[in-house]
Amino acid sequence: MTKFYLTTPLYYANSRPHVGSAYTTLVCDAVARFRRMLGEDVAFFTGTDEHGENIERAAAAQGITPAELVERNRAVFLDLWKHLGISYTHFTRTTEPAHVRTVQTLLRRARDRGYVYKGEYQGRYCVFDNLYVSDSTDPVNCPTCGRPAELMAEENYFFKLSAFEDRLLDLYRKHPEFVQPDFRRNEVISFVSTGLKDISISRRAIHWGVPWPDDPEHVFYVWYDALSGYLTGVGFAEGDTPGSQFARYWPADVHMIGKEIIRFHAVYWPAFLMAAEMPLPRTIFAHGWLLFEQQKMSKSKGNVAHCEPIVKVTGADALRYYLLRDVVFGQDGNFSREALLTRYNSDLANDLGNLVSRTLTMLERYCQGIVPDSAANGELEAELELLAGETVTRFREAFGQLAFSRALEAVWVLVARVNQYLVETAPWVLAEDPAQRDRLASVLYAAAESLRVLAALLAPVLPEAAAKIWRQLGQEGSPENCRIDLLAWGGLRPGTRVARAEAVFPRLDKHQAVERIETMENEIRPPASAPAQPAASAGPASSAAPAPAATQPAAGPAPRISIEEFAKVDMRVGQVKTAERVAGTDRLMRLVVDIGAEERQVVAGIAGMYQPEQLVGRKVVIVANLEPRKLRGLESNGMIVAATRPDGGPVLCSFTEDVPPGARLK
RNA sequence: CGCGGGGUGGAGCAGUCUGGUAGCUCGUCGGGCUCAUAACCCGGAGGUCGCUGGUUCAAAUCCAGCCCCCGCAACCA
Repeated sequence: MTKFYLTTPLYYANSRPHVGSAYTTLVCDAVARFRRMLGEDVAFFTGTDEHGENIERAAAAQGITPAELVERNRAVFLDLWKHLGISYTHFTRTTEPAHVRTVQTLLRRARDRGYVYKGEYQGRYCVFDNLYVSDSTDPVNCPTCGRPAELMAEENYFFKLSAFEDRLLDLYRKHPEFVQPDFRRNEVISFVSTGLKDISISRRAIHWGVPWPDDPEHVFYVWYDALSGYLTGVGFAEGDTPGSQFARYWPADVHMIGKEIIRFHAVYWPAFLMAAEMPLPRTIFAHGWLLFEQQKMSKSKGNVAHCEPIVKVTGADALRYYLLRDVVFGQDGNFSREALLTRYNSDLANDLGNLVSRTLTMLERYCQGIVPDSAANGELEAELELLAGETVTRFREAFGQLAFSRALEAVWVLVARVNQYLVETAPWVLAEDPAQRDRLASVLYAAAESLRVLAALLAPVLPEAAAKIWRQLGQEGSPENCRIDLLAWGGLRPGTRVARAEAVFPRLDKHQAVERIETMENEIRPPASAPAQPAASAGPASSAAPAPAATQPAAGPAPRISIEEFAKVDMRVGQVKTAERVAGTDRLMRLVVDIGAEERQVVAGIAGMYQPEQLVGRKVVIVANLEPRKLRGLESNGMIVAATRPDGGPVLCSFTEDVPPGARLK
């Protein structure tokens, strides 16, 4: 029996999953069901990434332990997967003992072969939030509090990524299927070709992580830890011995991910495995993002869609169908509730559901609910049978290539053909003529048999509905027990008792349904104390639309400071004398500000919000004693005080009463 | 010249690798049917395939240049 090992990323357990995070999982579930229906032995892996400073901090903010936080969030994921009918077979948490053993074993193997060394790490670190902000030494702001992050250095363990440049390029060339779609492969190749630097894979300031073997002061840093989960899932820690589960399933056949984490999967991961002399996964498939009304879905924009409200209104099948049918897999796709409801009504209710309904009603009315013999088959029936066979082939091929929308399109050609066939043969007319009994029987048999084929084909995408149709056709077991590759016309036995028609997809009022979904959506309040993860330390949580790294509102109050400390900040009222955009930038504005004693040049990132002419003459607040800093070659001598809106846009601080330039704020 | 994606009837997309009548869904207009979830079936209107130039008997498709949109990156002191 062929095996098939399929994975979702390990989702970062620091917040609630939205439609984007569920997308990867839904896709994988459809693939897993499909492969099972080809008779393959499928290992379908998912899990949660539960380590790291974000979790440590989120837990501290909520006054609970990281373990408690992670337990709570994991439950949310498990609950959602249950609602969505995700048929995973393996679930791994990075905090489980077996995973700790996996990571340490993998590291030892790489270390024994000389690919790990101790070195000095330099990066940017926010001392207020205890947060590693950037691996680069270039100045940046803390994504959480907005303060400038400090340059820091510490002793870390490094992985010799640079040693794998040639081997990786070789891999991409010899196995073009390793990174898909192909345009992503080109991206990866061009990245690797520009040269690889060694990467730091341990941290000292983090405690919530897998301990470093023989050096408990360190824990593993995100990617080495998280990616290893793919090994843990199929029992690497239990030993890679002949006959073990690990030997059976590894290497993975497909790692399904979102495009934002391709570098880690297509570059780091194979290098980690090469270093440990482990077999490599066959394919990394990076899908696109779901855009919400043309915009990236993100928490800070407040345009996040969750699955639960949709599932309540339309059912999980409809969401699965919509995402697989409407989005060209691999590309970015649009997500909209209107489009979802349109698909639901036209494809599922009108075309498919109604077809089931009319067929069953006629069987009931004209054949006493018994599947008749097809004694008087003609040309139309032969044509239908032929099309059904072609549809199975087309579906199988397209789905196998992960071209879900094409696969479903092919199925709906058959759905439409059967609807058309019923109009052409008009069984309701045949029923009035006793001489046409045989003809009528053939027509209804053909229609019912088509439904059986359809139910089997659609089972990977619409598991609930397919099962319902299956039962209504009087079939035993589940359509998922069928073999898609062996699916043949004629499997429906005459004499089978069918059930009364019962709407599989009841038609919904579009506007009402959308409204209900939106109302429920608004009731979902993400826990305020769980800040979105900054990109710098994003776990392999494939969210179809990750939260932006910068421009987050402050997660909570900053630590207290004394009045003396505050007194060090010299804030002055300033009046804008001139303002102009900095050429070649989106947000930078060069301002000359009168602060009483002098005029200062200040460069501020406010051009996204304000026009230069809105600013001239305006009173603003300036932090006057900040160290100068060059931005785009222009020296900025002070900072303009502004509030940050939830969408990241700056709003300038101003006064209601008049006040002269130079006045000090305290 | 930072990286990537995209520009195709009103909307959303396929087709581009492997040139050869521009296709699908929704919407819209007209007709049919009454078995069915006011559904289903048939027909129509609507596109110089972002622009310019080139290759070719033939270009949405190949080549060159340009314009515009969207992410990422950089710039938010």
